[in-house]
Amino acid sequence: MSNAQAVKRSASKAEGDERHEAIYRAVSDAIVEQRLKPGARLREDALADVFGISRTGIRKILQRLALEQLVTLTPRRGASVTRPTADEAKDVFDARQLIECGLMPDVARRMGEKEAAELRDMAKRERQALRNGEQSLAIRLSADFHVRIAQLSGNATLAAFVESLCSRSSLILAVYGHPGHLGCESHDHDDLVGYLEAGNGERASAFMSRHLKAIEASLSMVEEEESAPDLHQIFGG
Amino acid sequence: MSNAQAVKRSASKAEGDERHEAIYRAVSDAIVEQRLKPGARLREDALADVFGISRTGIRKILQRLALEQLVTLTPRRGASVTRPTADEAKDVFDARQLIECGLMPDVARRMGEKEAAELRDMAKRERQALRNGEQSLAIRLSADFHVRIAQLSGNATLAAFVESLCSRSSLILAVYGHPGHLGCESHDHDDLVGYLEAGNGERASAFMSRHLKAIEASLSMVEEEESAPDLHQIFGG
DNA sequence: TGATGGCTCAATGTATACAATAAAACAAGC
DNA sequence: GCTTGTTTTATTGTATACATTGAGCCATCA
Repeated sequence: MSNAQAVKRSASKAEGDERHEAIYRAVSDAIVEQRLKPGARLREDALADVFGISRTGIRKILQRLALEQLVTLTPRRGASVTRPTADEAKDVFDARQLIECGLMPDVARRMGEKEAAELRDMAKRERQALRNGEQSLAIRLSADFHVRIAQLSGNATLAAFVESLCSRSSLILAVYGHPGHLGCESHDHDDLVGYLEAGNGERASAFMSRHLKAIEASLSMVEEEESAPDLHQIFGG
Repeated sequence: MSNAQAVKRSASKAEGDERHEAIYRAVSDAIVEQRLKPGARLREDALADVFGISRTGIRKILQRLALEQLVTLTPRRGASVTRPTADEAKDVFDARQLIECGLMPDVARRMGEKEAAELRDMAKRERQALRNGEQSLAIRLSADFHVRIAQLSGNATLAAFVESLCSRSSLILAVYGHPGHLGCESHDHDDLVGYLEAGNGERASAFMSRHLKAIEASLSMVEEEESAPDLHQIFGG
């Protein structure tokens, strides 16, 4: 069942680089799909065991994930899946507003039939996943949809930013989202493709803005305070 | 003269983390200030010698720089300072247009006397550096100015993006810029602070747009083809 | 019974040793 | 004399061993 086995097997012939890349994506996907929940500890030994490489390679991967803010590296304490704060959540969604909406005119200009069909297919698979209760898959397809659109802008740098922001958004949804309630059968993504295919960048931008605002508004932004130590912080500070 | 010595000395008492951070900044600064030119090879042994730590730490730092696109990591060939392509240059400046201009309204709203004074001081030091012929210092101060403004927006995520983009811009200027001709005594930065302090986000945004366009327009976008192998590529492709 | 002190253990930080590979130097042949 | 094949060397890739440190546990004492 675990795809770690698949990675391990295919690694025997693959070059080291692809192996590392595969492991990186396995961990990254597990985080984005919320199979690894925020706060989960990622021990180097354990990961090294699971994937069949030494801690050296694992550390490299953890550092990369840390730079993308998907895992938090606490000195001498190791790695854990990042638990985004409310402030970070706001930053991420504000950044998505600015970048993704700003990209819409470019995307609309470069959108062709083939691209529109690909996007519609992604949106369709996302809806199917939601209907089938495959939440992990739906989360990942939703993120992929946004990333793919950003890539169609032709700006690889901004697309990479969007990819990072979408990954972090999944984490945010895991912490602050209502379980089961995400996007929920909405046809937002289909509508968006329509505006883009019509070459209407302005309208697509406005729609994307509403779309992102709707997602953000569906979150319940209550920072769960830590279990006990508030007294220490109050008097210590 | 070399600040590597300073890093090495101060490291004896500092904790490992700060040491690594200092080394990272030393290398990063050297790249941004164009003391390490695009294409320069960065051998692990050599860096390990210079900074007095083992290759393990150096590799960590190089990987971080690679994710920021400041160095390029070629498998089995090692690290070298990234030589941006013309396409990448366009992406970077387009991204700066979108993000930095989009940030202006927020910055204008949050700008106070203290912040304005700080920015004016940075702009002043930049002009002085230019007048004194201290090109390296001027480049770095100019990048710092843009980064500081982005930080004033209050969005740490977008500020980090801008920081990365500004570093890459320095690299782009090193490759495609006319030597000696950068910003050149212009008072753009001072003017920008004026608009921001007046709370005029719209005007600041338009001005930033022109400012960035001017920088980009000053570049000569000629991709120097590689020394010999064009024949092979022509017939091989 | 609860808290504090020391002790043990587990997990990370760092360096180094070894293996693999690509570049370079050199030699041989056309 | 230039090209091509081989050997050598230099440099990176990987794993592992050792040092360091934070956390959990237990015993002791109030």
